[in-house]
Amino acid sequence: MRRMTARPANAHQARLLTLLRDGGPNSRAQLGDQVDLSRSKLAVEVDRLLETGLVVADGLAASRGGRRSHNIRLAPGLRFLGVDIGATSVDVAVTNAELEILGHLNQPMDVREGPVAVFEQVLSMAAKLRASGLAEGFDGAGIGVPGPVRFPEGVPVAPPIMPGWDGFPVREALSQELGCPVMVDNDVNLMAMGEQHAGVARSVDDFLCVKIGTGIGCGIVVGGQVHRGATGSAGDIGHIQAVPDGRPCACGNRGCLEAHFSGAALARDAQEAAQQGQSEELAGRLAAHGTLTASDVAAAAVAGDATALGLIREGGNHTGQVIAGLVSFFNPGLVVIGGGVTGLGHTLLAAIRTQVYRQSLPLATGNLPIVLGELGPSAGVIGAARLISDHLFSPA
Amino acid sequence: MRRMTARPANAHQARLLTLLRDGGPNSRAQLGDQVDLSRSKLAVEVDRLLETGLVVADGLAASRGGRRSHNIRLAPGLRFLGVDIGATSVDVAVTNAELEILGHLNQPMDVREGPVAVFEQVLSMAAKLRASGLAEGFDGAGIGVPGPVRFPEGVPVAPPIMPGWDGFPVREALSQELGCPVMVDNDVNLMAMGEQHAGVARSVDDFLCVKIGTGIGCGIVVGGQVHRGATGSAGDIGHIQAVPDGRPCACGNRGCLEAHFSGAALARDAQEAAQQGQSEELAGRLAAHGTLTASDVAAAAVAGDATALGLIREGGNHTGQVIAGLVSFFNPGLVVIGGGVTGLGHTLLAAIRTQVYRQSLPLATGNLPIVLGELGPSAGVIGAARLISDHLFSPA
DNA sequence: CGACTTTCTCCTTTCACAGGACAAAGGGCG
DNA sequence: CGCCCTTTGTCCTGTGAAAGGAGAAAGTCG
Repeated sequence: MRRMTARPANAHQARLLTLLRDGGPNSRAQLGDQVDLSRSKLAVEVDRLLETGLVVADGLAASRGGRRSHNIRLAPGLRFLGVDIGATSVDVAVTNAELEILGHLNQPMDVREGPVAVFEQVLSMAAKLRASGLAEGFDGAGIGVPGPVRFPEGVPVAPPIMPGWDGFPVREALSQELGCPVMVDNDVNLMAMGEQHAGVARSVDDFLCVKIGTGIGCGIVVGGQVHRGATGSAGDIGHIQAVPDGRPCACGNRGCLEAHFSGAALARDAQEAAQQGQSEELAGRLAAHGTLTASDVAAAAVAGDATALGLIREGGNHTGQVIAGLVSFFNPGLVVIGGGVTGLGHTLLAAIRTQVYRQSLPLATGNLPIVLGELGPSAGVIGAARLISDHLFSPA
Repeated sequence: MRRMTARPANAHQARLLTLLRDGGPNSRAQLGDQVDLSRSKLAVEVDRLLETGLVVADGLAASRGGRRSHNIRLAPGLRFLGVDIGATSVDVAVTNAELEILGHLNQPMDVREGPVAVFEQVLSMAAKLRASGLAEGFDGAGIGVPGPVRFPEGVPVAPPIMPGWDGFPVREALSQELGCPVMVDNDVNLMAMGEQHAGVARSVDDFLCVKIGTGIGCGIVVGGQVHRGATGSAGDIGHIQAVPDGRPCACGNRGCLEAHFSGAALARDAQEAAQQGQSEELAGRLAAHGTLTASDVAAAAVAGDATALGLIREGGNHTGQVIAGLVSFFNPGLVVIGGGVTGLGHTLLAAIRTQVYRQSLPLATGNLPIVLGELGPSAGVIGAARLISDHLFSPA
């Protein structure tokens, strides 16, 4: 079955599709209010979109005191696939054209097993979603990987935690398998786009989105657009020095932020503390699970464990210190904290806030909200769907 | 005398003006090659520009084997004023429409004397330039101030080193005095624009421009545009922590980069070293001048003084460490080092490069030039002229 | 049932633009 | 010197984009 064969023919059509995506069904009159075109021209463009099948007119809206309007909406059968590959798990979701999640799967996975194995898993998850009746096929897919990406080609480059992925043609391969257009980006950038589209960063044009998972990264949005940098490695803040002559890091340096705080570092520190008898709470969890993760630390912190709280606070201090520097440099309008460790919640947030508000200048922090992301694990897949829809809803 | 009464009426005219500004005189045919318009449409727009007087046709070019072409150029009488207010001196220059400097004055000044006194000085310098026959009047002026600016209004906000300037309507006041449009920006941003227009950053779209003068700042260019941040304080890297629990800074924190390295810090450190008898070279200069400046340290370094070299190297290390973090975060395609301390030259540059190449990941540094600015004190005034010409050469 | 609103369609006019024909102005060559 | 070629610039016409008004369609309210 061939799907979404058409693309918007001009900027007006692209704008209309975007409005319908972000604002849901609209009458022609409502669209006209937002688009600065005459009614006649608007009608022409809407008609052309109707002809292509990208949008449909279904039903009449209730009258608002005059003639009833036709509901114009994006084709209800459009389906996007959002894939968010993390270091230790993968999220796959199906959305409609409005980027609402219709179905979402999460499975553990090890990205180090390489692209072939991971692809197999992703494809089987996508097949499962399709089999459940949520989609007959996909009109496009967005995929995020935990490393730098040469964006135009959709190819990972020199990814530190993904041996075997370097140069693998993710975009081309996935496009072949799924039979639809695919866009690839860094997972952190997708999280930022997700929070921008449907989360705390709605209508914010300049913000930072710090993702603390197995590693640490930062999505940078400038003027509403993701900044990817000269080689696609922008936002790679995990290897900024947080502690002079600090702990050795896998990258060869010492004192990198990631060596002192991240999901992996936190688990390791907690395990050490448990083994050294510093915390009964953590020791109990270690005995129960055999190994500790960031979630165990989060649970221990909720239970009031002082050691867990101390680890979180210390990590937050280091993170906050780095973020303080970024805030001085970039002067964002908002800082979003997200990723796997959002479970650490307000202990972490408080530590970060303290450092940033203390170290950055008042002009930069005066009106600066520092908040947790509100989409959780959905941010990445929504961002992925957003990525491909931005691509498909732009003039061919 | 009324000047430059017209503005481009549409985007085509704006594009043409910009091409003529950056590429010098051109024939209609040459313009057509760069502008993706039909010859007929191009001729219409050029004719309209000729009518407004913004451009003139003077003389015929030599034949290239066919009919001779008319030289189209920007009106030769157009004059822009570029003003660069530093902490301790002020630069004022006149440029033609192609942003070539026709005359340039530099005078010592203390920005802390407040806007009224500084304005008086700037206006008298502008008058002197005008009196020398370089300009009959100004069609626009750009001005840079050493602190954050609310860009749309052209008003400094909370400038740390400029007491008395907070909220002073620089744009409006100067526009009134000069009788022409004025744009205001941070001095560091103007330096970045200058190097982008006529210096080392030509044709680079994403780069950082670190200005080390009395203080330290960083111009951020994203996609060819200066990034000013949510409150106009983007690039304010002088108060990023470079040394944990380091020296106290005027901002109230400890270990700020600016407290450890900047023109002011360097002079202070050199003076201390001289007084403690660590360097005969510096002590001699101190005795001769009564006080030391960064230039003295530069001269001592050139003379081979180990203490001076050590100070520069140490400062470069701190600066390089901060820049390394910014490089990881922002992934620029180029880093430009400029400002008053460029006299420190390659000793400084080497220290910075060492830190950046050592601390940032290979993907970000692999293809990253770190170079000195090539315009020196002209960068700021050229950037100022560029700022106002960008404004005037955009559709009204 | 008539007055008024809101939504949508159709028609005419205006404008932007491309592209070809053509004029102007030169060079090179026999 | 005449002829043909190239380059540059101008003019004209056709086409499509777009605005804006008239009016039809479909409703509400008194």
